[in-house]
Amino acid sequence: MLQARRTLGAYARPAVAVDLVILTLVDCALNVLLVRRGEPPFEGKLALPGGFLRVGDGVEDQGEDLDVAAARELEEETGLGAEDVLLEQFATFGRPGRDPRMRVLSVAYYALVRPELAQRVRAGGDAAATCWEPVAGLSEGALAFDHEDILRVALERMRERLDTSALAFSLVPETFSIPELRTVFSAVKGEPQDPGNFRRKVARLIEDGVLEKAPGVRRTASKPAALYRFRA
Amino acid sequence: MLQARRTLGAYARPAVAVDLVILTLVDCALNVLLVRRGEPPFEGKLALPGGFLRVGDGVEDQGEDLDVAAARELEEETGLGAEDVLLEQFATFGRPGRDPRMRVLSVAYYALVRPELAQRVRAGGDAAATCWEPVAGLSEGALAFDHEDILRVALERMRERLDTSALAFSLVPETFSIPELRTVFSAVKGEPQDPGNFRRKVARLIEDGVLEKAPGVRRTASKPAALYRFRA
DNA sequence: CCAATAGTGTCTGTAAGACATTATTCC
DNA sequence: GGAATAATGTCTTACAGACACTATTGG
Repeated sequence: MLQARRTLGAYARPAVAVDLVILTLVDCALNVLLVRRGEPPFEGKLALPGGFLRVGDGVEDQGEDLDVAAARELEEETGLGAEDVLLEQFATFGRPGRDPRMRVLSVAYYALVRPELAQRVRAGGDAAATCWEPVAGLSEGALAFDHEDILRVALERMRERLDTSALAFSLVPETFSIPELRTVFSAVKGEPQDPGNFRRKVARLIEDGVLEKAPGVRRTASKPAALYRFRA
Repeated sequence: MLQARRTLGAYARPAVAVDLVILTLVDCALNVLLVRRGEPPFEGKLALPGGFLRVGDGVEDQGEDLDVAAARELEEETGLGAEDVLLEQFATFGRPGRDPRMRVLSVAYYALVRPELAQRVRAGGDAAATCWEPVAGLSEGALAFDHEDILRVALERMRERLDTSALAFSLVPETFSIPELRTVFSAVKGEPQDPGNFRRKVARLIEDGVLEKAPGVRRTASKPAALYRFRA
């Protein structure tokens, strides 16, 4: 109590960043948006996009919300608005020494981008150093700071939530075929999904009204597939 | 990039607190450890225990890790060490205005305390204003700041993880009966669990080697129950 | 003995996994 | 026609929920 009063302004404060694990599907593989660092520390290494939280100067203006900061960073890096992208906070990283310059906390979000929007990203990004990289192809030590940890935890959380949330529908086009949705599950879980069994699972979602049929078909190299849409 | 350099020291930083949702089982009901505030803001209201993260002054000393801060707060409030308690970060709260004095981010942890340890808490706590309160009995607006949100999110996360993690074993004694474990599930899920079906679920854990039989029995008002122990 | 509850057994519906089969398109 | 794959069907096993029943203790 008393300690709280002393602490109020006296103690040092950490810098707080918001970092994004922006994911999409490219050729049936999970890709993450990375930025090539142009300055120390970790100059030349790849890093997750992110930036510092804007904090106001006083009582009247306390600055921006965490979710707003995440949406702002997303827009700056990709040109995409939060209405098109699933953006969810999943953990906060604060190990001392994770940034050699100073104490930095990173509030981490994952952002799931539909494949058709992902193509536009390069144009929208402010940095020419921005690129999509396959998650599976990242070698140990390729990322700056503790960003490998952040990426790993993001994927763990997504795997936990894949079957119990609407997360997967944010990685397919607005209208999608069942095989397309299956590639999302295969990519996130890291193992192929049986076509027949997966279809049955989705069929239950349709019966329950979670999905509905959409007009048109998806043309591929073989038999076209019917399209569906996520409801509400 | 350039912006990052400018941000490095120039922008205002938020204060960062670590708040704890410390839970235990009292009479088959989930209870949370709360502190009566003795000063504004929210004077007289109940609040989650917590404190500010210790941040070093420079590059050499960057201060304590988030998990260490959580463990330190736990020890200060309860006298319990982190080795006896399941302590997990679950979310970070940072809405502007959540603390009227200044911008404060709260990194939130839940801490699950075995019932037999919970009894010792009053002695260990540094504040006489510390008390266990039944979660279900908390009326709207009883908690300070946004601590009702924090508590709600903690319970949501725990419900998600109850069936897929070892979380429940941290809310029973080291050796426990199946009915005792059942009360944990009932309390967290908020609905009674069928004794027969629950027993079958636990029987599978025993077959799989997750649990093992422990010596002795738990004596109650009726037929005594066999005891089990969590392995590894 | 009686109340209470630990512990067992049964039945049903649902879902997952493995896998075979048919149907429809592109080339 | 043939390759590819969408779409359907079958069989088995596992698990959840509802519920009846038996066993063993304290009072």
